[in-house]
Amino acid sequence: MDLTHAKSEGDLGVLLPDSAVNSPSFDEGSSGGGSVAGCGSGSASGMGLKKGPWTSAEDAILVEYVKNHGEGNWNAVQKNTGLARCGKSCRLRWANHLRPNLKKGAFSTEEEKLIIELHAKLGNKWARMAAYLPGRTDNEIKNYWNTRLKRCQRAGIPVYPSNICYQIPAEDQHSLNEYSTTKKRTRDLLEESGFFIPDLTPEPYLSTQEPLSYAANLPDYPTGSIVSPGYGYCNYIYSTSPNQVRRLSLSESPLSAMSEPLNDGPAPLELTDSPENFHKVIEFSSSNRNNSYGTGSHALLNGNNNFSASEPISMAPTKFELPSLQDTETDPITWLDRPVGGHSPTPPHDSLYHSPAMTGTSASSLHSECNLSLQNSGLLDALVHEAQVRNSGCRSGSGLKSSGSSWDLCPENLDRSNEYDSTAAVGDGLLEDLLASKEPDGLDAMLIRAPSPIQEETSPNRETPTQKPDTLLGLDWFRERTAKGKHHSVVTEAISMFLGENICFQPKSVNPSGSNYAFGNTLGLHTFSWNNMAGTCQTSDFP
DNA sequence: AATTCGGACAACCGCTGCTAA
DNA sequence: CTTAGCAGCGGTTGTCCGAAT
Repeated sequence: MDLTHAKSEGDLGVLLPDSAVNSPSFDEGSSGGGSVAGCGSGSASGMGLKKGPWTSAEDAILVEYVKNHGEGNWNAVQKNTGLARCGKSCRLRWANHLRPNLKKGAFSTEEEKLIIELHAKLGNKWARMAAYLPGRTDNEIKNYWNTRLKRCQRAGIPVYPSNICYQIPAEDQHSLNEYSTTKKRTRDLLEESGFFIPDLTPEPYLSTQEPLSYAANLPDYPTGSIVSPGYGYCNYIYSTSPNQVRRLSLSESPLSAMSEPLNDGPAPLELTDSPENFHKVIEFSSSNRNNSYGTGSHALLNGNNNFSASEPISMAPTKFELPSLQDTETDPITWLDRPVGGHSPTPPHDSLYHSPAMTGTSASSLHSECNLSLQNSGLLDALVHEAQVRNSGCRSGSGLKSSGSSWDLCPENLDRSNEYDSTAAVGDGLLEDLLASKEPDGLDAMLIRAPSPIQEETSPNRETPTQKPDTLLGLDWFRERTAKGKHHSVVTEAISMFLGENICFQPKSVNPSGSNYAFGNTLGLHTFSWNNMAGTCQTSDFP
């Protein structure tokens, strides 16, 4: 139980503050700016507080205190018990090691799967993930994930199997349900906060049949993962973490995001801001198709890409309105509970976050949103969409599983919102039907009716490249060239390089109905299951 | 046997959000 | 409304240990 290092275990002399002060592990407050163990800056109680591993005696003191006073008010621990630990440290120790019902030991296979599932859904929201794993702490999960990440990086494989989300075993579903009822649902929290949480692809998440496309479901988009060697193309390109949404919602103008990079990061698509780099991405993607690993991870950046998931994505796509599928705050279980067509009663604060299927919006406002959205969102949505549209005619039954939600913002299409409500409808076959219809223009008609500004000012001919959503891209690189009067074919050309011709679409059905439209497939990335996910979840499989 | 390397784990640190004064 | 304190979260670092070389 007590995981304190043996070295510390024997060091009971530090139990009492007096002796503890003499311990070399004490923070004298002289280094690191005087803040003790990250505890309250300038706190008087921080003087002479101990750092480092906890001893069993310290644990006993803390346990006794919590037993008598309950959790919380951690700063009072030091005052009341003389324990030379700051409240922060006490809380951490309690939460991670001392509180009852903690499950120790290695993660079970089911837990591992669940973690991956949850990470795919929630990103680096360790605490949230921990809520779904009884007896596990956020720290444990975080450590596990980081270790796994490193392992995958070393092995040159993606951290996600493309279909993990629809392979959650029944017991995990039960677990999810169980926990979702014990906590205030994050969805509710978000909605109360004014976030619109679209009802998107609930089924795929837990269904054993429907794939969940990371393309639109994954929360944080790691810029680096676009080109992270060895991890395949990151096939989800949206940024919808709550923080990001908040940040985005503060943007003054939707267009501002297009004209300048958000935050301090690189310019939008900086990593692929040239045809050469686009091509590299494709090569990278293509090369990774062959190893049966579909996708990269938005978490990969946590590794060696100097990316912090907590940082807002610097790419213009932060303006993506993809609300949703990723819906990072949504309790996965609630997806199952929510009927198709259910909508948040709370109006969104920012139309940018509107779901395409939002109801209760006037046609005019929808149209406005449509234009707005098309103007300002979906840089990569557009890319993806472009690829999907391009390939819709030749590969019925592939692509467009989940990312449609961000595109179909046009009134004409919204008219169908009742049936096409959210991407749940996608999973129900609407898009499949469209694709199966083999109407060359089916997707175009459905998804991109509303002209982008550039479209309007150029040719109305749908057959021209200018009609493509690439006009939404907003890449500096694109802008430069378009501003210089170059034809939009340049843009399309880049898209071709990015998504295009050298990708061989190979629809690969996973579910019996053959409707695996995961975005990975859209990009020609193979689907693979846990069974063929070599070593990504089983340590023993790794070299 | 010694060294190296990677995994696992624990803890620290900085930041953010909430809340009460 | 402002501000300080607190709790919590996520990123990072440090340490230990076992396996491999």
